[in-house]
Amino acid sequence: MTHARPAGQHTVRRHNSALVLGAIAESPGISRAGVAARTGLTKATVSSLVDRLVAASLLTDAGPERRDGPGRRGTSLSLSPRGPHGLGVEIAVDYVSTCLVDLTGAVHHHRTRPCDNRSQPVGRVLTRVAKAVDTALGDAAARGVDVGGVGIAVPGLVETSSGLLRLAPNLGWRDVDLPAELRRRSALPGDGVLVGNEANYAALAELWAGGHDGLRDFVHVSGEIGIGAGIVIEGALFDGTRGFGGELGHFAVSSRGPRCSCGARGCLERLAGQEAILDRAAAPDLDVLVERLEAGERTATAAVRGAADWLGAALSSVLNLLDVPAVVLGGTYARLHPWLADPLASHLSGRVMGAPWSPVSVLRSALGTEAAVRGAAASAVRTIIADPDAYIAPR
Amino acid sequence: MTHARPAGQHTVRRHNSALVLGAIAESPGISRAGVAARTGLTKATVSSLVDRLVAASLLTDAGPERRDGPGRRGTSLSLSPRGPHGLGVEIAVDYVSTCLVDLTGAVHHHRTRPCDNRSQPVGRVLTRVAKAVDTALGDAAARGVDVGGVGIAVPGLVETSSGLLRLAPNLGWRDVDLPAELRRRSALPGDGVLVGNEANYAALAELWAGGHDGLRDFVHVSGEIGIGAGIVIEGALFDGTRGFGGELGHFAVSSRGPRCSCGARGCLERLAGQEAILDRAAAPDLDVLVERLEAGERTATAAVRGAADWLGAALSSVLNLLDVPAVVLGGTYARLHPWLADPLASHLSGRVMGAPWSPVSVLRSALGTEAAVRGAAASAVRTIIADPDAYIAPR
DNA sequence: CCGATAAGTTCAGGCACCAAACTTATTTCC
DNA sequence: GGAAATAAGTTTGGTGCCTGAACTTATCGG
Repeated sequence: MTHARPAGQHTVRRHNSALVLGAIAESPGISRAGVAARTGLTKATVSSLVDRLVAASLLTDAGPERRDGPGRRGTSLSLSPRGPHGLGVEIAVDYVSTCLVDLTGAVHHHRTRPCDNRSQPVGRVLTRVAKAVDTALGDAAARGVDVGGVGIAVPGLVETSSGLLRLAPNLGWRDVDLPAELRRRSALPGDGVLVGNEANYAALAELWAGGHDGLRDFVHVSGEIGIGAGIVIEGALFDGTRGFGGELGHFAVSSRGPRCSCGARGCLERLAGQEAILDRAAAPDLDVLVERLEAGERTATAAVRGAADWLGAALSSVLNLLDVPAVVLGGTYARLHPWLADPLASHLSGRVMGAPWSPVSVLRSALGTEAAVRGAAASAVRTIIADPDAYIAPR
Repeated sequence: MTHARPAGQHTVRRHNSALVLGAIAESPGISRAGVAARTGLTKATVSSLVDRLVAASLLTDAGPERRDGPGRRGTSLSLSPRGPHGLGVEIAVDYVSTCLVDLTGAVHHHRTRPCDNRSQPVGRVLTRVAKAVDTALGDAAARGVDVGGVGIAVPGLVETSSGLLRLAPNLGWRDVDLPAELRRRSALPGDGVLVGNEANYAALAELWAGGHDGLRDFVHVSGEIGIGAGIVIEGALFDGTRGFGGELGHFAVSSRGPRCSCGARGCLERLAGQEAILDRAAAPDLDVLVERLEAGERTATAAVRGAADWLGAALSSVLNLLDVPAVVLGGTYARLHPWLADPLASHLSGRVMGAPWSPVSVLRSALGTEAAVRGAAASAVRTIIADPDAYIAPR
């Protein structure tokens, strides 16, 4: 009820266009008649809507359907791979990456440029990002496809209302208007540019491409330098009032413990973050740690088990609060999944109130470090699928 | 996109009816022209929709508007106090209460029946509840008003999808279908019966009647025997996937601490619940504790400050996760607000990442123990306001 | 008492959906 | 090989709801 808009016939068309496109996205190759049956619209209406979507090159009318039995064959409908693409951009601490995704979710042009963004002034980093954006846009142009939207993933707090990057502690940035800055330095479009937190985008990538068959409610935990959480509920990202949600790293999990950069003590990040685990296992890096875990070394397994306990304490609280039935481990934790999952799961099933009705599952992220860029690109594309008229109308 | 329905003209009318009714609910006494300006609909459309809503006795066409300057006066529109009412029922551990609320939110017939529901078999309690329901329905009938919806508040986990009360630990109940059981024993209507958690309903009551001027995002913490939280975001209740959300009592706030009934250690409930505070202050009950606090006694203030620290640890985590800018203290904590608020606020402002952009406020619940029933009744009424056509159409 | 201003109503027009009849394509069976 | 059966997709007429503009009603200022 924030400020709802009045509805008219155009609203109906808009809603139904999205409904039709969504049905086709969920079951590619479906016929007009199939869409009508699935959506509850009449065949006449579906035909009219599909024509519009085909004209806007969001759909393609591939050949006839294969089916047994009598009757005319329908024409298979699918999202058009020649329709608008989504561009994903990730500004991480030690790299900049871009990727281009079509409506079906297929990835073209994925490219990562390692570089140290921490030690550079903001302007210099933005110039580098702008160059990456222009390269990707050039690629799309060469391919002859339209870029219908852009998603930018950053490791920091992004205010949903303004799109401003409010704070990126690990980059040392504050109050940066990324779309404006990049428009000044590149051919970034003025419309359809999204900015979001990398952990949130990674969670969305997991939702759309993770292959955890139909899982629509989970908490995605990505442990890198910090610990971020992306909360997905009923297939939608939950990011709080201003978009600052999901800050799991500073969960107060103990009253003591080392002092954190945020000023407090007992933050999860300090107790179960990558650095803490490596320290306690006395391992120089993750690869060595994994080797030692595979060899079954005592100190290594104990360190991971300790982290599992702290993580379990934090996540049990999260699950009790949000009533979410699954945890997906990403980032560093994805690699540690074989050793983390069982102790974590047993910790959670003991402490989560809803567990008796549906046990908590602890899954492993299927995507690697690409998750965030891909989520950003896919978000841009999903925006079009969720409201095709917004894309069609201005043209 | 769970399974969206197709839209047609009726959808448009439905949406706009809600829009008009909502505008009038937000600013009672507004004229048709005013509604048109606020909603963006034309005067013609507003007139037509208002006529329908008046015919359904959801709106009243009170006398002319008062205003300076030239021009015809509009007719004041308000929610009709003779329209459908909402019935609230609360089944607590030591009482059953009912209340009747009209569309404007005014409370008629509030009644509380003390009784010990813990020591009685389910059937006996339900019979008592049924009697209370029938009395309230009789009251509504005597008044000549329609009961358009019923909300039932219970201290337990309610599954949103089925409406089943899955578990009420303090009542010792499990898997009870309250609407069905009560329909068997009373004149409870078959349609429009909601079941929900008392903490969630209390939070909603606070949202609608709490008078925290326009506050639409907060966590309502009600400390009684357990500790429950109601999360309100953008004016809507957030209760997780299955409706089990908001379980704050078993937040893992320490790795040690006394063993809890849930089997774990370090649950917030055991460390900062009413019982824990009284124990540490060596006070026999809440009244005595408050007296001692007012007298400034050391043990009493220390006990409350200790609870504030534990609460702060849990709530800072919640606020980081959900990005909500305010905490409302209800139940026991409302009485302790003068002593809890400051330490809690300073704790939170230190640990919440978003605090620099909008300081966290710690408010006191304006409603007493009535909050839950009133929230339940108001929910029933709000359901009608949010979708008047669903109420009008079947008639 | 008239002109200006604003609220509320009436009515033709358009748009999107629906139902039903119709056309087209394919299989099945004689 | 041809007719009946079945199913996909299109065409057409009808209905509901919103809009814009003209119109009626009510009130104030001079």
